[in-house]
Amino acid sequence: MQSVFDIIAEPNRRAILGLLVSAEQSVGEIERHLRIPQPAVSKHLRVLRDAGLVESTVDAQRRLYRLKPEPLEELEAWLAPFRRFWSAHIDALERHLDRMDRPTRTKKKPRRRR
Amino acid sequence: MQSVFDIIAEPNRRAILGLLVSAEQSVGEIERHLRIPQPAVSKHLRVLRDAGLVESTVDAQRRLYRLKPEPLEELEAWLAPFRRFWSAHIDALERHLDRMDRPTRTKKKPRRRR
DNA sequence: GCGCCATATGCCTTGACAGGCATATACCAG
DNA sequence: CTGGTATATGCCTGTCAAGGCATATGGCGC
Repeated sequence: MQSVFDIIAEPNRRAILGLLVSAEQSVGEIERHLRIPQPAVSKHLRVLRDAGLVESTVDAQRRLYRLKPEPLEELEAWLAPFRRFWSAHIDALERHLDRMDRPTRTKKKPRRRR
Repeated sequence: MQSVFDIIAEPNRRAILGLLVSAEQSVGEIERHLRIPQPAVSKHLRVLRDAGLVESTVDAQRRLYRLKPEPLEELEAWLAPFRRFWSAHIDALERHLDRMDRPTRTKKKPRRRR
């Protein structure tokens, strides 16, 4: 359970991240929204925190979790080379591949993002 | 093992897909490039094919596998909502969230529920 | 036909991990 | 302090998938 790919393979964890996109949430709120038993929520949050995908601040007895999506950039980066395949015409993808599956070797210069 | 998230959780499968980005490959070529035992390669390719991520054509005794990245769009779509977070300033992410994530949120007031 | 090459599949073992449940910790109000 | 609330953790169990290995399938050349 190291890579972000393993982390987001779990549907409940994806749901939690999805919830946190709009706003930070307490454990109880997550529990109620997703109808996941509280220990399970805490465990998933533990995994997400260890992976740096969320962080928590203390609010009385509650812990408020918020998104820290930087690790998802690894996913973004991995996905990038594939994006050019469907970016144009998805329906024509197959014949497109048949036709030119490897003459257009465009430069692989990694985009520097800021 | 249905969702594309599970499929790409496996490092060898990601490597295979990465190989196929540049050109179609036979099983043997994949085996040699990635140094994965042949049965393992075939099994991963089976999973990828069932998920619609690759397709194969017959070339004599060989099977040439090529990429069919449409299912990765699901990944792309899931990732989209998070992209806005890091697209601007990752370093300023935290204060950004602090500022506008939740206007209605009570700061330290212990909310009694029910 | 026979052997050879390339790929697929079946069986088995092992390890990881999610879920359930009980319990621990921590904090608050009175 | 007491009781109640919020969250975390530990243990156990079932499941499921990856890896290893042997073997099956199928096309090729002779």
